[in-house]
Amino acid sequence: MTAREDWQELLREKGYRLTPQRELVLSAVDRLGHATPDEVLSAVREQSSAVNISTVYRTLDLLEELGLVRHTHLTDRAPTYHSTATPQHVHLVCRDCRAVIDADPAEFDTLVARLRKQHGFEPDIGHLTVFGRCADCRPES
Amino acid sequence: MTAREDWQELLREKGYRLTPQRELVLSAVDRLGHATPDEVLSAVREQSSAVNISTVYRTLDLLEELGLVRHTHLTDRAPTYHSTATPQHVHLVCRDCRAVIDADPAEFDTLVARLRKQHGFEPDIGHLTVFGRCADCRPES
DNA sequence: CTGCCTGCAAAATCTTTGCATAATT
DNA sequence: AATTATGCAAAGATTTTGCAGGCAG
Repeated sequence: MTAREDWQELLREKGYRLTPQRELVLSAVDRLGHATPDEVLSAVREQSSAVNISTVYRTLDLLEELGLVRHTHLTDRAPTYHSTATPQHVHLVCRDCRAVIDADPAEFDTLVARLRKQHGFEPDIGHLTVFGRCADCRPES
Repeated sequence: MTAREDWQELLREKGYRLTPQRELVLSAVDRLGHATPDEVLSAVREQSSAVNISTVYRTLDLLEELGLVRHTHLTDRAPTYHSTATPQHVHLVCRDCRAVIDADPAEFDTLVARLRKQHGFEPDIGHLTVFGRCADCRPES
């Protein structure tokens, strides 16, 4: 998917305009990896202090609609956004230490096939977050 | 786990008190299947109109701590609580029609084994929600 | 009785919206 | 010049907290 390269063109095709805010938000998400709207705002403000939080929200929505970013829920509160330029990955979140491990979607292939067959359900693995306990926090077995 | 049968005893063991509000909230969650705090409040109020929303929040937290209910995120906003008395199941949520399909955790055994081996991660399948597209909403294949 | 619980109201978060102004095309 | 996008402030929605009185144990 090359949407990333010509995203500016994609914007215009849909009748949207290219603004500094939109560039800043997208690059902040790229840079941060995983970030809440609030964290994106902070990052953006390091480069341009006058950007408003509501613009960040509106822009994240827009970028998501265009398929340039995605969001998942790594904590109970606050969605976290990440770029679709980085390879798709599943988030494994440790309930204790809050660590986030990125897993290869290929590890979920068997599951995907099964859910498809069993329920006719087409899972969106890119959006998936699995909660649990990481190696460090597991009760020593 | 028979925690469910003697949950009242469990409460006391931990030094908590048995109140009508707590009974009402627990039975509402049992009855509703999946419900947001707000929906739980409505259900509870059908039986006792004076219960307050903050009590519902506090009670759901407590019941979750005791392992009598659990919550997941079926939508972007609002957690939904469900009883642990019903058999564990994974939620498959359709992004289009919002339908919720309950899947058997056994379907995830292979995945669990793999995550354990690959990442030392112990997934909490009971908390899992998989987003995607249900049979009805999939582009006709 | 003692101290946990609850209801109430206010505060705290997080997100969305209306509107006038600024900026893109 | 025509419109979309932004900043600002206020409104919404959801959840949490402080407190005084009520109730379980």
